[in-house]
Amino acid sequence: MKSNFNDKQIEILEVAEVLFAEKGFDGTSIRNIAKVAKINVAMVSYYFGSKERLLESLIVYRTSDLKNQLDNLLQEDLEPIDKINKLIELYINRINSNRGIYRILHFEFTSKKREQNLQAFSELKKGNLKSLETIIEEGQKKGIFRKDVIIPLITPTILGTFFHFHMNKPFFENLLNLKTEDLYNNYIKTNLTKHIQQTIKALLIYES
Amino acid sequence: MKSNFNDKQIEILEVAEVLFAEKGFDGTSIRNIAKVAKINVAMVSYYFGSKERLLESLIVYRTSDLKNQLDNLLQEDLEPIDKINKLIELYINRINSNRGIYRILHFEFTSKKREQNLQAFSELKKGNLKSLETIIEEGQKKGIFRKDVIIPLITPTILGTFFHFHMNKPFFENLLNLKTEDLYNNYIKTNLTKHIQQTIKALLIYES
DNA sequence: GTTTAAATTAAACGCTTGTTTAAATTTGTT
DNA sequence: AACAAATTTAAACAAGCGTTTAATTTAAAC
Repeated sequence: MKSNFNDKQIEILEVAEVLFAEKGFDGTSIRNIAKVAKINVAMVSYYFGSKERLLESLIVYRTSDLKNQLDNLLQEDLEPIDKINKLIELYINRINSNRGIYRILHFEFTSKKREQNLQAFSELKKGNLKSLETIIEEGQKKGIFRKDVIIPLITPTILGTFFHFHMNKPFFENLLNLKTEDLYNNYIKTNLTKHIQQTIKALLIYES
Repeated sequence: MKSNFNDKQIEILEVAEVLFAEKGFDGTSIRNIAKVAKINVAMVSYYFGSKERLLESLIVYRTSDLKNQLDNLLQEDLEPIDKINKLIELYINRINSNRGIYRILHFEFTSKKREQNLQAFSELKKGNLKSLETIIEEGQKKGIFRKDVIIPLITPTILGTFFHFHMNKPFFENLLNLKTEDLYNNYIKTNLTKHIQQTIKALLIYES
């Protein structure tokens, strides 16, 4: 799939991604972006029209292939619980290696200010939920999963756990002695992912 | 406990809380606050020194009594699982009725920009974690809770689930048909709280 | 009622913001 | 080489920013 953006645009988008993630949309100025990207301030307006539309472009640029990944997972020949585990791993991996944009989505698209641009993002979330539903209902039919779980609340538990951990990065770095970026990333890939998988598995299977 | 802020300051703090929560710290101007609070722009500098210190004051103003509530819970005569359930209820209730400040904490204190002011907030989090640890270790000694859970990751699951739900409010309002503010709040108080309690209980008790 | 301190105001400060303009430069096409 | 289109530039724009100033009003103390 070819991108709709040229090299120059992509350069700007990736600088903007880093800065937006670091300092927020409002906390980042176009001059700031221009300086880091070593371009003239006018280039952002020239290529994207406005700062707001730069943000929109960034989201399109980064979220366009998640749906495919999920569809592929759905069609794999796996037990429901393994599909769930893979889905969790996919989510964490993907968000973790695209931290910038997801942090931006998390931050900017929850305030009332930007509800208009919310449409495309909302559709993405609805699709993701549908995929999760399909897997869980499959497990329920097989009698493996309990039936009194509230499916739409499982995504908040998966993503919320990750985000809350990551949003409090300095705190957990200190608490868990994750002195280097590698140690931190490794902790997410192993311990945090396992914790979330363990949590969701227990929730889906445990009978009180 | 008497507050260190006079009536006028509290008035300003509460307006700032609403606006910061709505539009972020950078997205809110002092003139904005002044207009809503019907005061002169200079009053913020007069009473708080600067915009940054207004934020600090706001956090002190809102988080000063959480520690006491937790200590009281610890000393109640309850089974560990009931303490956990009560702790979850306490968290959700408290955060839900102080949405503004927690949204601000969630948003503003995760960026590297404000790591200096992070100290007091970090101490608060460490204290909360200690309380949770005490309860869980009690349950483990009694043989009720499994011992291979990663305790510091439980808070992210509790709070993360709530936050992720609440940060995607428009999405879930639409998905779950929560047309009024009452319906939304009620859903949090009942279904969401129950989901989190059910999740943590399963995680703590389920044996694979 | 006068004096002193606190609270409030309007105005201005210098600086940064997002965006536009119009000129200069580079690139591609014939 | 000459032309046209696309790109890049520096400069300017009006508007908003956080903060300070100095004058004025209000409140408290005597």
